[in-house]
Amino acid sequence: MKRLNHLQVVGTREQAVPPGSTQRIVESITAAIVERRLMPGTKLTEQKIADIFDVSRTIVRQALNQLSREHLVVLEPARGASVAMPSIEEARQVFEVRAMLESAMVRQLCAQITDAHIVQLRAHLRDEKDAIHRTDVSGRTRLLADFHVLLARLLGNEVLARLLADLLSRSSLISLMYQSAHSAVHSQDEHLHIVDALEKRDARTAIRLMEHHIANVERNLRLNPNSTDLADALRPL
Amino acid sequence: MKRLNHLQVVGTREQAVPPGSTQRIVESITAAIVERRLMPGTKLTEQKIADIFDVSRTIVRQALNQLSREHLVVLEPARGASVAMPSIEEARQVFEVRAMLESAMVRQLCAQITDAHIVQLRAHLRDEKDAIHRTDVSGRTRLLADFHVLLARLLGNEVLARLLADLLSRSSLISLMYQSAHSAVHSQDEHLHIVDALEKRDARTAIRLMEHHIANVERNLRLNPNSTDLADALRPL
DNA sequence: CTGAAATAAATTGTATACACTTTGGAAATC
DNA sequence: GATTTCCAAAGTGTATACAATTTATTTCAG
Repeated sequence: MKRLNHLQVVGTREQAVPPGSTQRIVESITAAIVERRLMPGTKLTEQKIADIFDVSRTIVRQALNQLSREHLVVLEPARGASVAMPSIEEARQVFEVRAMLESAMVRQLCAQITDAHIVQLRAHLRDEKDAIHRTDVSGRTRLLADFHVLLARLLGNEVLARLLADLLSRSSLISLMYQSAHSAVHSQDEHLHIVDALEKRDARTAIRLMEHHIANVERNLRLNPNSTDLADALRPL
Repeated sequence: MKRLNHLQVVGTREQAVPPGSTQRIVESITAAIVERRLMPGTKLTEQKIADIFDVSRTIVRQALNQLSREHLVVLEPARGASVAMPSIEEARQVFEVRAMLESAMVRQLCAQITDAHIVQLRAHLRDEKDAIHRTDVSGRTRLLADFHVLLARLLGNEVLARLLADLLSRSSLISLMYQSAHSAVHSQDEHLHIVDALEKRDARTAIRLMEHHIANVERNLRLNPNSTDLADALRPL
């Protein structure tokens, strides 16, 4: 597994987590997956990861357990961990749940959003645009996902925010697995229109735009079961 | 912590999980919490649990980690685990998310529910009624929660079902923590009316009933911040 | 040369050992 | 007598050891 060496590059984005070595590994691997340095299906051997981060397998196992509960890696009994390969059906279900949650979220938000919130959203849109212009791929991916989490935070619902964050990291994995053709520019533009609708407190439009946005992301996945699966299955040979 | 001894009674409901000793412990503790044998705030000492289940602390730690991700126990660094004490604010957020998810779920379901599904739901309602009549408290609690998960399953969305299952075990903890006054009979009756609306494919009514049902459960919590918190805080002294 | 069987290497699952932190209480001080 | 300091018991966090399983390699029969 030569590909695992990419993990060595991982420790770039440092966090304020001095004692939590487990959390550090979770975040490193998460970043590596979302930023496409670890491809779906890659085997994650405990000892190799332990060597890279200079900790014991105990810590690595904790991290892999947590990642499996976030559905980013799969744990097969006695066979170890590997980067998850979400099925097409699972992708469908994730986007369906997102549509349910996020349309309800936007509806609610129209009723209680403040001008200060709008300012926050505008600032976020600016960050997204900057990242896209700088062709900062990893930052771009993160910011486009954070937009949705930010909406949940503005509702003052941390439970919802956590839930959405999970669904969004799964969405990221799905997008890279099925090589989404949905451009970042397009997504960013859709975010902009959603904020416009929120600013006008136009619930009906905001909901429609959000549902279309999520449907667009899903529709642009290259999930042709015949060609894609076959190609993927043959490539390793 | 004499109360921990109640765990010895736990291993009643056996599952088909021969090699998964971790899962066995998770389910035992979950059942103990939901069935009110372990009260919120109870300290869960690793070694004591390990002795009870005759495994090493390694296994217990895995189980406690999983439970903390399900928000049934809280893990304080270097201080160990204890049964979670969800705050009133957290309760509000959980019910808000449930309302979002479940109203969308019921709407969708009206469009695609089959007669076979209705039969399944009627059978479940019968089970609920039976458990209530037999005053089977633990079975009753489980069945009333499973009703909501069953709806998700009928939608064919396992992702949604898992998410809801999590929210429902948190709801159970919240209900027992704030001593819900919402009777099981009342809940069961509301379930019945929801199924009636689903059978008629009356989306508007089904959604309204579901939202009322969830709101009722929340409204009937005894969450008077002054009296309840004080009483709880004083009882151990 | 192909394919099955046996063997060796690598990897995972669980238990145990040990260092460090917290907790409860005794001894000492004010 | 109340408060602080110190010490011992208990408990958690991480590393390591070892058994059990899987995976890779070699050997041998056909």
